[in-house]
Amino acid sequence: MMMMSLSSKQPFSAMAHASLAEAKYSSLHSVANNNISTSSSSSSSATSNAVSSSSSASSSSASSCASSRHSSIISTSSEAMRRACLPTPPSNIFGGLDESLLARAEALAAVDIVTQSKSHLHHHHPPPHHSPFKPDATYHTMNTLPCTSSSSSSASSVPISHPSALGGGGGGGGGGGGGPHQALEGDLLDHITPGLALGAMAGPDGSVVSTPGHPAAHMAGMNHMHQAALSMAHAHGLPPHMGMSDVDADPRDLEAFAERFKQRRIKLGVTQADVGSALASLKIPGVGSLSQSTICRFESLTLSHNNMIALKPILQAWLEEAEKSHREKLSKPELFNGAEKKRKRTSIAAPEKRSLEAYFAIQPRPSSEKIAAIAEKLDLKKNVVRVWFCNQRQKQKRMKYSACV
DNA sequence: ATGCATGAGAA
DNA sequence: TCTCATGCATA
Repeated sequence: MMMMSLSSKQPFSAMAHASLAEAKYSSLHSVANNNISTSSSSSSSATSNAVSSSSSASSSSASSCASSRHSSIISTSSEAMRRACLPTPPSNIFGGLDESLLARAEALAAVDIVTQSKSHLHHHHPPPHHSPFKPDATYHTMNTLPCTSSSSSSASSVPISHPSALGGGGGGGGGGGGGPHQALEGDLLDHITPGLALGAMAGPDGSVVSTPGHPAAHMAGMNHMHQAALSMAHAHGLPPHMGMSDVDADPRDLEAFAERFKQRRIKLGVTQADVGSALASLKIPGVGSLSQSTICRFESLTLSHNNMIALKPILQAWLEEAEKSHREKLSKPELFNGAEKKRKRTSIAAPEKRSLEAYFAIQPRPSSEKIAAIAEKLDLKKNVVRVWFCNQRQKQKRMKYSACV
């Protein structure tokens, strides 16, 4: 059918001032989602959500990190700032010698592994499945099947004309990566071993089990709020003092809001998934539904600062509506229905993961060739390795942010 | 709650 | 090709 498919989402873009963009929203939004996507029902399993722990970073004083606020304003610099914020790893070396470095990284990883295994006495293989040698088991159904997924691509694209504002921080690939790092091998090694641990955010947990049976099957990519949209987005509830030029929100406020949001949501007996799908019912221009993941990340402050700012007004609007209807005892009809399409998640085994972490510590932004080399050594698909690095970078940024907060 | 993935947009 | 927002699948 026409094109509606999915995309629906670009959330907030225009709300505030953007005159240009208006058109788009109207077309997109919620409607699209529901229809095509196969959808889902949101099931709701209250369990998981409600329980959750308090994750997030709370506490901490804001001041120290510059990174937290700059976001909207200066896109370019942001990356730099972020970096500044963190204890940057030693850096590079990879320059041209992959081999030696790779070898080192591997060696490190290997050592690590050994150590671990000894300590644990051979106790390590978490997943029932993985084979030690070939961790990579990716089979994306989606890829295989043309049908379902197709939609998102073209359709989804939003007609937005975004102004540009935030661009991405890093300035694209090159930007940040460019700088030549120097090599300190000795140092590196030292840092690496201990330093890599990323687990910062991960909590112990494990307790809750919810199986969301949710159906969701929307196609991937429906909702993105693209950067531009984001920036404008929060114009919504903004602070009295600034217009749209710079929007920044106090991390403290975000944190407080996230916490409050979570508590009130739980009180309403609504799951994160429910919140996400209910957003579409708000009919806010440009705003469609969001996933449980995103709601979860919002509550735990594990989204980027910009993203948090953009989402806040929307979630706030939902919360108000929800509490209002709750009072009235009205229920909102939110439905989706689901269909299926399954994508299989690649699972990178612990040993390979350690190696990747070691490589990452040395060079967070390996070139294509290096990625290929790493992929080959670890016997993983190149794309898997590439994506892993991308995700790792994102994770680091988030960690930095939350740390700053 | 988090890992791996997709896709738009920007370099 | 990267970043960023977001999602599906899963632990």
